[in-house]
Amino acid sequence: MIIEKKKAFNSFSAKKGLRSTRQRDIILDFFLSTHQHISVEELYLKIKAIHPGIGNATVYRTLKLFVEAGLAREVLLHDGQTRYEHIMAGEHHDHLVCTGCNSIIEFENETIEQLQNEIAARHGFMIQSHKMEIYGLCASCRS
Amino acid sequence: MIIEKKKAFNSFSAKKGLRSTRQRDIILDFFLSTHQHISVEELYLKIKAIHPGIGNATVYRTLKLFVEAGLAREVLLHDGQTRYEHIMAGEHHDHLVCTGCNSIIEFENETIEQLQNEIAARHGFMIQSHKMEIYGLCASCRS
DNA sequence: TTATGTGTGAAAATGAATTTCAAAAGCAAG
DNA sequence: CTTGCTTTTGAAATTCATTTTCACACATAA
Repeated sequence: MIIEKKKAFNSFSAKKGLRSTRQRDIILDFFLSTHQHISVEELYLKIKAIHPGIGNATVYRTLKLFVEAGLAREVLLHDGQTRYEHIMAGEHHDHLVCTGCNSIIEFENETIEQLQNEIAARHGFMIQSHKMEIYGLCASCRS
Repeated sequence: MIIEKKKAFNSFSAKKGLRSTRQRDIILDFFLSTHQHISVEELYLKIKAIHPGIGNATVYRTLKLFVEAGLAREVLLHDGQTRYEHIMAGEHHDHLVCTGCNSIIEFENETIEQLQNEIAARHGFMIQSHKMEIYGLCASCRS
C-alpha cells in the first residue's frame, strides 16, 4: 500500500511535469509512515530531526501536492492548524464519534451514498468526496 | 425566533455574570440578521459600515460568546477564515460545499436522517448531533 | 556537459486571531 | 445621583500558521 501510493505520486508528478526530488521522496516517506491526522508542523519536526536541511516551506508545499495527487486530504480541527490524513482507496468517511470517550466507529451505508448522489444531481453538483459524522454517546459511555 | 435568541443570550449573560452592552446588542442583531456562514471579518465590515466605533476584537470576542451561549457554531471551510452559523432548534447541518468557489448549498433529507438513526441504534449509539458535508463542484464552477 | 527551467531553504511577508492596556461603561450599594 | 469596583472596549501590538520571495541548487533533456 505504501508502494502503490509512491507509484501514484510518481505518475501524478509525471503527468504534471513535476520533478522528482530527494525532499519530496523524504516527505512522502514520512507522511506515509504516520497515522491519524498529522499537522504540517508536527510532520516538519519529525523530518527535521533526521533531515535537518529540509525547510518547513517545502513541507507545506509538498503536502499540498499530495492533496492534488489524491493521496491526502486536509482536515480542519479547531486547534488552528491544518492537518492532513491519508486517503485510502474505496474509503468512506462516515463516523460515529463518541463525545464521551472520543472513540470512533466507522460505518458504511450504500443507501446514504445513493441519496447523496441524488441530492447532488438535483443541485447540478459534481461530488468529489464527502464526510459524515454523527456525534453522540457510544454504548459504554451511555451506561 | 430572533426574540428567543436574544432572550437566550440574555439569560446566558445573567448566568455568567456578563454585562449587557451596546456593542453586544449590535453584534447580536447583525449576526441574527445574516444567513449562511459569515466570517468574522465579513460581519465586522457590515457592522463597521453603520457603527464605525466598533472594533474587530470585540466582534471576535462576542462571537465566541455566542458559541458558548449555544447560539452559534464555528464552521471551518478551507479558506482560512473561521465562520459562524446559527444553531437552529431541530436543525440539520447538511451541506454541499463547492471546492471551486466555496459556496454552500444547504439541504435536508429525511431518509438520510432515518438511516442515521438506524445505524446509530445498531451500534448502541445515542445521537446528539451530526454533520454531513458533500464536497465537489457546483453547477457554475463545472462549466 | 550544458542550457533551461523547476525546486529549495531562509528569511520576509501576510493575514487571521488574540492579547494588552488605558480609557470607557455597566452595575450595585449607599 | 454619586461613588467605587469590575467588566468591556478600541486601537495597537503581538502571535502564530501559512505563503511568498528570491538567490542559489538541482533535475532533466538535448
